[in-house]
Amino acid sequence: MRSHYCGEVTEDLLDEQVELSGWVHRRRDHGGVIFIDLRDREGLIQVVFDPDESAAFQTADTVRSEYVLQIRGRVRRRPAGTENPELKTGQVDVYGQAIEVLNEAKTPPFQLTDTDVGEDVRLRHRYVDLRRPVMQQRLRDRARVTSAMRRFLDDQGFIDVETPMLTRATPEGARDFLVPSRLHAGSFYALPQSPQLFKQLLMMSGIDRYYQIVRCFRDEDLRADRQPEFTQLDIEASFVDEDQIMGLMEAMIRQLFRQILDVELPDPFPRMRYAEAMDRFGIDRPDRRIPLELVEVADLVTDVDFKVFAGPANDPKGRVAALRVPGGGEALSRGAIDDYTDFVARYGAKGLAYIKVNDPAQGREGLQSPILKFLPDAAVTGILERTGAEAGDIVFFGADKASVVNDALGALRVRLGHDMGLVADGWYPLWVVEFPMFEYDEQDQRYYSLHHPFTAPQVSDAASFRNGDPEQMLSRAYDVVLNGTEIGGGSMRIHNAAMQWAVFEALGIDAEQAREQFGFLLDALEYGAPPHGGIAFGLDRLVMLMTGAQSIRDVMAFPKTQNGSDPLMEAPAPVADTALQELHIRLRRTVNSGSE
RNA sequence: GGAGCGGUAGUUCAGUGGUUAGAAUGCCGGCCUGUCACGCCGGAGGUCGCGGGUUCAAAUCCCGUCCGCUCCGCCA
Repeated sequence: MRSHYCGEVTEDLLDEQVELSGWVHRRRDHGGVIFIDLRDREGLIQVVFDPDESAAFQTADTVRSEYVLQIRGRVRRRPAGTENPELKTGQVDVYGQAIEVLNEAKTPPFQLTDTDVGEDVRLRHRYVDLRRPVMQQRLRDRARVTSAMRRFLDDQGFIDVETPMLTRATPEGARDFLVPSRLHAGSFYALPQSPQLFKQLLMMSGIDRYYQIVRCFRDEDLRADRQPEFTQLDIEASFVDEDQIMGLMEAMIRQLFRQILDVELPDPFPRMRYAEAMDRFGIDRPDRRIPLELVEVADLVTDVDFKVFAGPANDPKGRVAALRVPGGGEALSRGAIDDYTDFVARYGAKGLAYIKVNDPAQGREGLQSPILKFLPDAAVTGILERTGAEAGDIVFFGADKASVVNDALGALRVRLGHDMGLVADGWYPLWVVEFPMFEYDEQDQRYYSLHHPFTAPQVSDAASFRNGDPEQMLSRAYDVVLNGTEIGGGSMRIHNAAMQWAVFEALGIDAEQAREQFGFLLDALEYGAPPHGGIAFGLDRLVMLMTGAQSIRDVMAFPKTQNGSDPLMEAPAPVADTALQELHIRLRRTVNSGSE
């Protein structure tokens, strides 16, 4: 049926007979001669039909876009002057001698060469969308990435072990997807949010080095980089410490970039403490392509009459920070500043104070700002000195609870970086380390794990853990950040039952709950659990970055829309009453399915 | 749960109260022997997302609703 891929027909095959199969990419009918660009996954080749080959010519006259053809012909050098340097196969064409229509095709819902087709249309006809070379390339790059990962990990002695998809709901963390049990009336499986506990159990099972490229499920609202089902590269190892894991993992990422993109990443990856990341960038996944940084100025405004600044400056949970934007005083209009004010409001900021710096040498006269009149000279000069403001700059301020300032200015920093064209080219990987163990939830009046409840604290014995201040306690967790996207995260785990009990206690999980929900883990920890730790990478996000895609939907073959539905399969869908009965389920309300 | 943007021809879009709703591209027909975004001529193609309201008159204004995208919350 086929002797070569279309995209492989080059001068090497001159004068040879070839058989090709593929789709009609374009047809150009000149009356006396018909050109068909035949496309398969490897590329395009031009096939020429001439009236001398009467039967083939007549068939070629009837074919249309996306018809599936098999053709036979001879590879010829193109006449001088008609070569197409745009095509890999552009030095030759195929003189078509026979053509068979393997299948006709309706006119496609969109042109494959269009680049800005609506995503709903693309998803509904995904099988057409995926024929586009850019989508083919992304899927192939993804396959190369997973293949390279497997090669690396296999070489390092990691063992690929599958873990269950039907498992148990977990109380902490994301909302679970539930699967009703037919055999256990009223009970439910949950799809795994990640194989976290299974991989720890595998360490206790003596597997020593585990990995899995595994689907994970979280029933939360979607984003450009979040899907209800997504893929992790999940890894765990025993008898190692965090430096060994980080060292091995960054070696893997370096090899990946070398092999797939021919890019050399730094060795080692830089590391930054969580606290420093928050101070300087307002976020735990700083994008180091952007040179702007937050600067703390609370100590300069503790005594000013301006309550907007003085309040947070004197509040232990408050923060007053400045963000200097070089050239921003000249570049940003009043309207642009208003837009940024609206932008930071999304993160809870009540306003966006600023000082335009026209000429710092002139003191107050050289400045322009609605808040200038509230600030004494000492504060103003202190701010200008500390931020290093120069003529033409603008300095923005955030003053509020630290979390609001960090969210707002952290996001503004990224936004301004893009708007002002300050984003550097290239790849900036970064380890973020020394995360807090816990964060306090005001609403629930309790602590939650920043990572997860199995993360080891930096203190090594349960007694000193219990004596510690949960606010100050640090964990042995680490995240990998690439260009402002968290691509992976992990930690050393608790491998000692007493410590695990103590952490549950700190989280307000009482003994009965702990037994009921995590009894198996607590037991396993008492049967000889080795020290262990690991990491999980978000494969979709990593491939998105590596391929330059704007959303992880573009690196998944069949993604869901923002409301979690699949326009192609039309999932989710109602099921028959009999199916519900078998599952011991009655709907609370008759739901209008719209499918009747 | 909330905010913003969008929904008009197959597709991408224009059309801010008043003629028969347009353009590009695609599609169909005709012509064309070297094009490759082929060209030229002609043609077909519309539930202006859906429902209600205001008005002499609604794609256009108002209310509701559905769908898509981006973001906040959420996502250990």
